[in-house]
Amino acid sequence: MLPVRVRFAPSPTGPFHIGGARSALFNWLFARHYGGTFIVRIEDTDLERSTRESEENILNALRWLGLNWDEGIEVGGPNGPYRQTERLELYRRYTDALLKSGQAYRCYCTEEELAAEREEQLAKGEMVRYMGRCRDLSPEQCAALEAEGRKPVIRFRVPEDHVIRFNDLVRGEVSFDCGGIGDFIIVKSDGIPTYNFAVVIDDHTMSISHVIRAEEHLSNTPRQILIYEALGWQVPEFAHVSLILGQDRSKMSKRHGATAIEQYQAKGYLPEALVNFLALLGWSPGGEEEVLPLQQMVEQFSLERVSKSPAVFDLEKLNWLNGNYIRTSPLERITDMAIPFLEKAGYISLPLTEKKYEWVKMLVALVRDYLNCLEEITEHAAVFFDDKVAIDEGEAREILAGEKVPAVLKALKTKVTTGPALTETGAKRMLKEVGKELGVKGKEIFMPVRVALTGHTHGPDLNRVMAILGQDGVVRRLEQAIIGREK
RNA sequence: GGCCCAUUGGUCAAGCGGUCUAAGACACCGCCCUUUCACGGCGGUAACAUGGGUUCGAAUCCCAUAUGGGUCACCA
Repeated sequence: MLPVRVRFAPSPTGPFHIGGARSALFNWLFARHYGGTFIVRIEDTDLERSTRESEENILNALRWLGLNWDEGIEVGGPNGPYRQTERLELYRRYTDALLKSGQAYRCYCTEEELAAEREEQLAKGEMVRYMGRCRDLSPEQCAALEAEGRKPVIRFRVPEDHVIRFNDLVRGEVSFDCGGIGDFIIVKSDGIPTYNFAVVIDDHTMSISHVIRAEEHLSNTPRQILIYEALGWQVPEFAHVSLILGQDRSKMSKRHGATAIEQYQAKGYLPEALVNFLALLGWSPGGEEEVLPLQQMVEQFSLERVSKSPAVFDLEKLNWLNGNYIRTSPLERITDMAIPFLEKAGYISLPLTEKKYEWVKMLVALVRDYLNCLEEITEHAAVFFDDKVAIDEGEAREILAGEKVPAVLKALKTKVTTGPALTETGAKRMLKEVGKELGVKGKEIFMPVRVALTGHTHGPDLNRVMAILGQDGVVRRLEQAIIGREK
């Protein structure tokens, strides 16, 4: 078997999409599984829409996800440059060769003429394709057209009566009839090659062994194979991965919600959770365990286990996975990730003192069970940053209106005021003593205290809540509740 | 519309002719844990698109139909 060389070749025309990330991931997993090479190349032949900014975004997202590449843009390698607009000279060579051999020709049709042809075909229900008007122009005709000021495009002469077959590594045997493919453009009138042409030259000159990409490229494959054949090159293996769909089962796009990787990053999703989720979308591990560290995915990955049918993006499952990683990752890491969100909410200001950091860590440890993503920490932490407690409507107010409540709160306030700095065990002890002294049992003491301190009837462990609030915080909130009662 | 691809529970999916009275995960429901909630544990509801073949036997193979998707650019 040839050495495995795969590539991810995004066009830098917008934010880095979920679908692109999955393609990159599958290529990466494939390369790592077989000890091959993972290459990143930039396909920026669309001069209008390509920007360096989105190229940067994509590369950053790739790095954030942990998908490092061995060769390509920024890291270099023997087959560079890795940006298509920097390889124009190379494409020109092959264009000339095809022109010389008659496998390509110049076409002078205007966009208007092409559009008219297209509409006619569409109206007749035929396959839309170029009918070959300029196929057999003589040099004299070309010169005349050019004298008119028409700038030609270069089209590939598609052989008639030819069927392209290939064995797709995920879809199996696929075939296309060339009769349905018109002579397609390989070089635009501005001299820039089109995707279908450049991709073949790049993949070949970079010795790509397997082209793993999204299914939307399936119908481009016969065109590309035609070019490989015309140039006498060996055709690589293809693997077309099915698309990611939105809830309505159409190709996932912005209207389905967050589709850019950086949006998930900004909401506080962990890269490994996203990677794990993306891997599960269209691929299934052999065993029953679905929460998999990267290394295990590398070991288990194979194209044979990649699904042929499209997958609906399920945010609930991503949330579950991410929550899972939030709960099981080292506390310090989660704390560090949570800090920017707390800062942005105005709850803390940086830099943190050692003591304050430890305090934030306690807080994070307390609320992380509740989180789908780090962004949500602000809503769960809010109650610790404002001594003016807003009491929930309904049940919470009823609880606070209980007959024994003032006595309980006052007794606790006294205990906390006179006691040492609050700790989890200290709080627990005080609560117990208050209960004993007043002859009040369980719920009647815990619930009013919880409501007085947090405003809610539900929430994390009360002892730890008290420890985090600290002596002052607890006292202020108890006072406030007592005053509220007396009014 | 032409061409291409797909079709197992609400979602992701295992299954590659008998071991399928069809796994697992998310979601949902119930129970347990917890003087709350969440986490966690245990259990439950829920699926082979339809119709024809092939075969002793089909979720698995073939053909239609239906449904969904992709693609038909001087975009990639």
